[in-house]
Amino acid sequence: MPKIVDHEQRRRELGDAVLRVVRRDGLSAATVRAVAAEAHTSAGALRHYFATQSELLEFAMRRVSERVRERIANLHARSDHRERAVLAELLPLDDQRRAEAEVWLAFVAQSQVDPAMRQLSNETHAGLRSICRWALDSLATTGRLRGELDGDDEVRRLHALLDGLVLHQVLRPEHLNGADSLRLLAEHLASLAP
Amino acid sequence: MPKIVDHEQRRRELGDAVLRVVRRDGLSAATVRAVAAEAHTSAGALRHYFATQSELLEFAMRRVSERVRERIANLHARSDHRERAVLAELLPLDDQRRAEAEVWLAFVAQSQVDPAMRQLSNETHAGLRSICRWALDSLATTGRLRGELDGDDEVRRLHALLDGLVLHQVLRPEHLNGADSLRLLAEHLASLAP
Amino acid sequence: MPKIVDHEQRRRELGDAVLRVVRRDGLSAATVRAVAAEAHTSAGALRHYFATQSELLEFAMRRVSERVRERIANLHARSDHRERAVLAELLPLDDQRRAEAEVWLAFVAQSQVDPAMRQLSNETHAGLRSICRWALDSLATTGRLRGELDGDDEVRRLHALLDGLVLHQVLRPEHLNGADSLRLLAEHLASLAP
Amino acid sequence: MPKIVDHEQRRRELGDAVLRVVRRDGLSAATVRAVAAEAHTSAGALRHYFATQSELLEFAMRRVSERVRERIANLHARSDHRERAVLAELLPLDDQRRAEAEVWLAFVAQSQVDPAMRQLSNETHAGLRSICRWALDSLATTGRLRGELDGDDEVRRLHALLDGLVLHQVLRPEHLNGADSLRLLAEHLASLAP
DNA sequence: CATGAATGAGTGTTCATTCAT
DNA sequence: TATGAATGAACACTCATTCAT
Repeated sequence: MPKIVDHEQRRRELGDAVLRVVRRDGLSAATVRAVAAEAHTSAGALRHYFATQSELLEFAMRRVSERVRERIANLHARSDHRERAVLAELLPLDDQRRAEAEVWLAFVAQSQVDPAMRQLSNETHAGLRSICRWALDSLATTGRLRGELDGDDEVRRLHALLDGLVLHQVLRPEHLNGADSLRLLAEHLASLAP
Repeated sequence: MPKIVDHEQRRRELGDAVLRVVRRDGLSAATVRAVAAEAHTSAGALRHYFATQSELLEFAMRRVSERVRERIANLHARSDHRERAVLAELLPLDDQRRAEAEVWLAFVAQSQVDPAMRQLSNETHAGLRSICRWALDSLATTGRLRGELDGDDEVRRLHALLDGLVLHQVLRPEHLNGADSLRLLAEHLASLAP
Repeated sequence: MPKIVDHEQRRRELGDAVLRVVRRDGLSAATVRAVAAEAHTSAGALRHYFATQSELLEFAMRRVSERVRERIANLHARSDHRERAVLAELLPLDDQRRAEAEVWLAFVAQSQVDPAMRQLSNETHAGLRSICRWALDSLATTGRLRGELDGDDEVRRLHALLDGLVLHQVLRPEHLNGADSLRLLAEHLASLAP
Repeated sequence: MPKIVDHEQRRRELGDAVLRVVRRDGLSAATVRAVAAEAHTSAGALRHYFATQSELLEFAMRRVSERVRERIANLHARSDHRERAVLAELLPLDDQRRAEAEVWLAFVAQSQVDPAMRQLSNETHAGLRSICRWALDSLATTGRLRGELDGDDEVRRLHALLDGLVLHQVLRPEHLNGADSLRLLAEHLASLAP
């Protein structure tokens, strides 16, 4: 059924157009017209793929959310216990992830007042937390985590530190770049070792 | 003599109305009409106090920014070297600070695409960073910081952790409450001790 | 295929609606809503054809300007040296030209403070002047102009007289009607003969 | 009764402020606020002198109209049969008269759709016509007008020429200056001589 | 007299959405 | 599937005017 493929493919392209607009001009600038223009199509044509604007934006945010969660899932799968490398994958170290992080900030702010986005935000949040938990479990299992540390709290601390680093990289890249984040992550993990 | 109204007082009231709307419905819902309704006045009346919407929103964000910076400044002043207590003041532990943190998230997201808000966001960011620096300097001076730690990096780490905690308290208060944040902050500082 | 509408035709219709409103209620009454109502459409629909109000008004004035200049050009073409008949064509002798003259007055007044309209006003002015010049040249060539008259000054005088006649016909049609204007023009030309 | 004097004096000052705004930004820019600002007062204060905006604008136009008619009346009075000099006084040869002419154009255009202004416009029109009539009568009486000329038509022609010259001086001062107008007027009168 | 506060209507413009083609 | 036409509501903002002081 090639048509369905095309249909889904077109939806993804339109979702990507949303993300470009959000990154460039903010979430409030992601009007149907602006997105259509960004995708070099018309507002009417967009209607065939997304009935309403909410559906469009939700789809776009879901794309970001899923991309992040896919990356997390892939990391889980191919990970060979190099915890630091895995966690580093969650930092905005290249253009694509930087773009995702910028969009993530816009969507996360919106999710505070938009129930539909709230759930997606929560799912991403939970995904990140679980990867943090996995990393610390993995360190513990291989004897690289001090025994006296509280597991749950260290998960919370690591998760907060990671999101804080992402946030600061997005907000003030000139004050905290990718190398800084990487180094800080490494130092943090090292500080947990026996 | 015209009707007697405390002009600055009225501006503050209107600014507070903005913050209530932003908290409840998001920054994009902070229209002139909505804010006027929230303040039980008319859109036209609002123009006596703020010439444009930008001016209104900037004033409101500046209120948040200044309130945070005042709190930081006051902490500096009356602090008697209890670094943990000082940093704890930056966490959203009560209703007012929780409200500020929620608004802060909305404004910070908007500051990514709105130059006028960018500067305020940066000032708040710098204020937070400076208080983190002071705390670590204070610990170092009094011998409660391990000598081998890199000062700049620990400032960055503490700052990221703090903003991460604030973010998570705002996003998922049911998963990270004030007590959690306080405890995590204490543990973090303890982990820096010799 | 979308609904079939002759885009340029619709623009002309809307431009005509502008002219009716300007004639009836003045240029300042030519609001987007008023023009839309006059054309039995909505303000939003108007935006499909004119992005801004300025564009709409400029188009409408250009229509008047072009209609006058077309008439001038046609006169040039088909004229067989009957100068008086040619110049008479510039007077508001029928309903359409009377309407144009009324609108012309409104636009000319506005052109004093509106640069966009200034240029159109100037073009019409220059067109009228050139036709006056042609008429006098033609008279001179065929020996019906006294030799001692200064060419440039007679162009200026004829042009001022013509616009003055148009103005007075518009302002006080009960004091100066078409027949009066025609007769005055004829007398003026006769006064230039040897 | 000094208060009444002050009151009338203030009204004149406010009327002059209207004229300055009209000249600079057009009649549609002559809002109550703009006029108040131009007169360095408040919109509310204006209310004490003019109940409505229409009253204010009508007063301002009446000032122009009266000033012109006063000038005409004074010319009548002190005239010693130098018809050309009298008529020349009606041309915008200095800054004040140029300003009046510019404002006159704005008001005349508005008078087409505003009955209150219509009457004033008509009065000025009649005043100008009467001075043209007087000039030609005066020429005739002293034998400087060709007998075969039709009196009424020459009045109409002179009046149209004068208003045409004023209009062109206002619209394109770079194409027709005061000296041009004066010369053309002189030539016109000369052309009427026996 | 004077003025700032306030109102409500109206401005141009943008928007999501519906509809006919 | 696609698209331009059209709508009506909402936007920020301006305005003349009224009112309390």
